[in-house]
Amino acid sequence: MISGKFAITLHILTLLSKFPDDYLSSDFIAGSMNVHPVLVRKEIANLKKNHIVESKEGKNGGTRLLKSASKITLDAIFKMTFDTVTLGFSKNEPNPDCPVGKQINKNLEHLYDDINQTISLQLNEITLEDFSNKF
Amino acid sequence: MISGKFAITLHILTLLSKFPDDYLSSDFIAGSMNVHPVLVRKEIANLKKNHIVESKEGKNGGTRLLKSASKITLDAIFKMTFDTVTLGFSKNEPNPDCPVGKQINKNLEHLYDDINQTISLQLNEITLEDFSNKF
DNA sequence: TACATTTGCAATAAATTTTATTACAGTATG
DNA sequence: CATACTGTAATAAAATTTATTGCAAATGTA
Repeated sequence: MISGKFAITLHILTLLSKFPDDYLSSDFIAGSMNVHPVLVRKEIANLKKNHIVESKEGKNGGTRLLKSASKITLDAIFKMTFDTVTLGFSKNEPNPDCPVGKQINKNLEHLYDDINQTISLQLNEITLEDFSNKF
Repeated sequence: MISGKFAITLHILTLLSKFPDDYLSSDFIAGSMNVHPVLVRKEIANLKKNHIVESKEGKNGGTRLLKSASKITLDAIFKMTFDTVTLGFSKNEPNPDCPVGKQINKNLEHLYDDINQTISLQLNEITLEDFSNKF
């Protein structure tokens, strides 16, 4: 199921890209998106794990980009949020005695894999800089 | 947010395509997917609205395809389930005083529109028959 | 050094969304 | 006319996402 992780992460990064030299606090970022600062810090933790941003603790602390916005693709962000586009699965174990039930999830998975690959190709052509320039 | 509508609908249609001459009951279909019959009937109601299937009430009733599986594309099914692929929006009204907050949803929407168009093109090439033949 | 500000993180609560269940009226079949 | 279905609405339960609270640790500044 798709949560707001991608959107939140992209919002964070867009803000950071607008102030590449400043450390922005999670409170400031959360204020722009009207979301809880703890949620912002959670996504930032994920960005740090991926070496996209760095943060500084303590007074006047915050977070800033580690990489140039022109070097970060939306596909990379997509992959970092661990979101995978699916159109849903049979979540209850389907009936293994039914030829369709037995294989439905495997076949859906193949279909969604193909879709994800296409999306990745598309998102790979768009950099954070491109996106940020729309603002 | 993406629910299981597409997957459920595709499962229903795959089953129907396997028995094109029979009326399958919602109980039978629900049994294959291990899901509640009422949920199946809800999705079937949607399929009927779109003239993809017809049902017969009463004893020995059920549902069957109205169109050949080779004439139904996965894109049509995708569109019928009203699912749109998104990677999430800022669901709380973002801060209108922030240049990023003010425009983020509009820009995400454009991005997702593009993605959906690509997915549609891809799903348009696959028929229910193609999908069904994998089983 | 003491204080204010900020991150980091875990635990819990609230809200939202999805799915299941219940109930019952209506319809065809044998 | 009894049985086996669909159709639909209302409610409940489950799952997921988002918000909140609480506090430790770090850091700049007076």
